[in-house]
Amino acid sequence: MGQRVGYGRAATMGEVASAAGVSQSTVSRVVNGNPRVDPEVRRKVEREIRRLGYVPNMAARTLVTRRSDSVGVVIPEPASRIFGDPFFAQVLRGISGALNARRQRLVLLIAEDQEQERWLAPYLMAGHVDGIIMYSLHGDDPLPGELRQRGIQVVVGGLPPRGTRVSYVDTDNVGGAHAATSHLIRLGRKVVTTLAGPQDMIAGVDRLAGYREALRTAGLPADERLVAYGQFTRESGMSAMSELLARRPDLDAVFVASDLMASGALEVLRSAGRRVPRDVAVVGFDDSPIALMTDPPLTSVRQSPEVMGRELVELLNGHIEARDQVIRKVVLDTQLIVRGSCGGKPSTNA
Amino acid sequence: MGQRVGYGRAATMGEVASAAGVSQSTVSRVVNGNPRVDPEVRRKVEREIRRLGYVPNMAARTLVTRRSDSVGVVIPEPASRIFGDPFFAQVLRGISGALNARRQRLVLLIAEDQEQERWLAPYLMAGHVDGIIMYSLHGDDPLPGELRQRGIQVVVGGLPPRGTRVSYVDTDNVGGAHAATSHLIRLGRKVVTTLAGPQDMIAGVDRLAGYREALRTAGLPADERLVAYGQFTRESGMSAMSELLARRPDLDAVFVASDLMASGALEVLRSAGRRVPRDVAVVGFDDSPIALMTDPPLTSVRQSPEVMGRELVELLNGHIEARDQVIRKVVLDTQLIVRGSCGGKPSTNA
DNA sequence: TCTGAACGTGAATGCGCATTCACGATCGAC
DNA sequence: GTCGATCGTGAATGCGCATTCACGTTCAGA
Repeated sequence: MGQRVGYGRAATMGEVASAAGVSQSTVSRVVNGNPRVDPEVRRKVEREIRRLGYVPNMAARTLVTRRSDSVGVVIPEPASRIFGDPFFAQVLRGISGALNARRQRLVLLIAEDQEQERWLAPYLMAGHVDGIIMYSLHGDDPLPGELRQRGIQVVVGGLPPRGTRVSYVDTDNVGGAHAATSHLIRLGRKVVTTLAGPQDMIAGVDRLAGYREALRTAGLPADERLVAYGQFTRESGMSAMSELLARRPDLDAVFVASDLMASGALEVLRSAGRRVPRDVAVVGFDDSPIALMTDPPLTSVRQSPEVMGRELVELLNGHIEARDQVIRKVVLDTQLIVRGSCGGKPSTNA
Repeated sequence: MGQRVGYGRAATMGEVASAAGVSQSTVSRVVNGNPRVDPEVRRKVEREIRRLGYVPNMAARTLVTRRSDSVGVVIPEPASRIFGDPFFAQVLRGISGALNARRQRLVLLIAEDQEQERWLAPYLMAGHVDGIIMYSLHGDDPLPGELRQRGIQVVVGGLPPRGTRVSYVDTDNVGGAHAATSHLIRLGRKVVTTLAGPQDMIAGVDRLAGYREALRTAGLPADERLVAYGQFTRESGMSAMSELLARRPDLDAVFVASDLMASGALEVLRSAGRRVPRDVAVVGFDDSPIALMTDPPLTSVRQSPEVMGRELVELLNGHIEARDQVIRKVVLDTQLIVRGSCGGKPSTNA
């Protein structure tokens, strides 16, 4: 390494320039890859840059270019939910990887309550970020719409609230739920119930819709008494399962809208003396790591959270660079991973 | 809301100033809470700020103050590990909450491999962040030391490599492992084994040390054949458990250095026909959510990841503000949460 | 009444950088 | 040999802000 150690100020372009005997403009050209620089001069400048350990000051650059090269990831959610659920973490991983590859920074914004979320809008206006990614939206969150109004580029993971003109990447929740439910029906189950997710989240609504559609397709009645509701959490899965067992003791299958809820449901079934899959077949959703840890291993609908993360970044950058207003919708397919909990034949990549 | 909609530039101080009929300096004083401003003038300026939707431009502010009001969270790790493990996510949650409270931004930096990690140093020099928090360090990672050399404030979650002069917050891994192992011994187990973590991570080393210390305290021989090693993952827990069963078929207790490994171990034990806790008592470490999902529920050593996150932020800000070079070490206590897997009497807050 | 301290304010400066403009040098075409 | 075009370079400018300095006013003390 070079001379620069200790607590000195970082070198500036001007310092590099005088060290190399050129003007600051030329250093700027070298740094930014402008081709109109004599190769000899370029080498000299590059040597001094290395020697002085020069690194462009991002604040100064942002000030003049009006680009921050960073994107905000906004997670408007009581954090308990987020962090109990590996799915969200994996999406984040996908986002992080894609941003790294493009040398963009990831600013993580967790709004733990509504009040904090209101702070976000002005905050995001400050030029901190070139655009933002939101996911795990609840109900009719107005934030994406507002931000877009203000000219901030936004993309959303999961379906945005109705009427919000915004690009998004979503899992095919309806299709996945349909596949899971149909599978249970094909296995000969007669009373196919569901533990649905929260109905203020589109993922919850869509998975329930897919379940109902499958029943309808099979010519089965979609009795509302076959449905109990939870909040995607383990605890809510337990109480919903108890409720359902009390209401329909004759149930022999249950499609659960998340693996976390399913893990709770399995425990309740066990306590109630029902054997899985013999007495009750269970299918989850997410194919999260916990699907492998339950007993028996959980049949589940696999999403691709990393792919979702990558797609979100691509989508956002498309908007930032093109500055076009064309809304894009990306829907990611799902895959039913069959394991022990449904009594079917396990798929190969379980 | 006010006039400002659409895609216009954000308002600047100068615009607010002329709208309010004062100088830009005065607006700056109002924005930054300088008391030497006439209350009447202050009100007028504040009204214009609201009306125009003015938000200070952070790049400009950073350029002159040399403070970015953001901190980097560096996670040097193949992300698979991070995101399988709820512990890391919870620390992140603690960090996020503490930063939010102080109106600081969180820049998340996940270095997925060594090469990416090398990029970090120059990157962090660019003035992006006022300081950084690292955790989940492997082996003798030189990064914290290097950054500190360069005058970047760093704090570390978990013990830093030997010889690195850096403040840190750590869980009392030795004490926790000691308590877990002692508990097993007190329950009358005779062949108390351990599945240790990776020995290039201090958490792995310390938990093994605590285990050995407990054996020694109890006057039991610390036979190396009672130890198998894993990587804190579920899969490595499975193979380590198999190895141990083959080597010491007479084992009747196992202290596992992480819950994730323990969940794998439980499955292997079940397949091998050993009943838990009757034949083999199991204790994990972390008290992560999966401890509740195993069958039987896992006795585990509880850490306080959120508290660790908060402490990390406090520690870092202390350094940033005081600019002192005094190293601080914060050690967080653990708590043994007794559940079904060890055959002891469950604790109340299990 | 005079002095000087405290107060409220505005003009000017510079943080580090990208960019524009101007300028001399080199080159090809005629 | 001249003229316009192209190329490589440097000086100057401004991004939006905090801060310093200077200036006029007010007020208390003598």
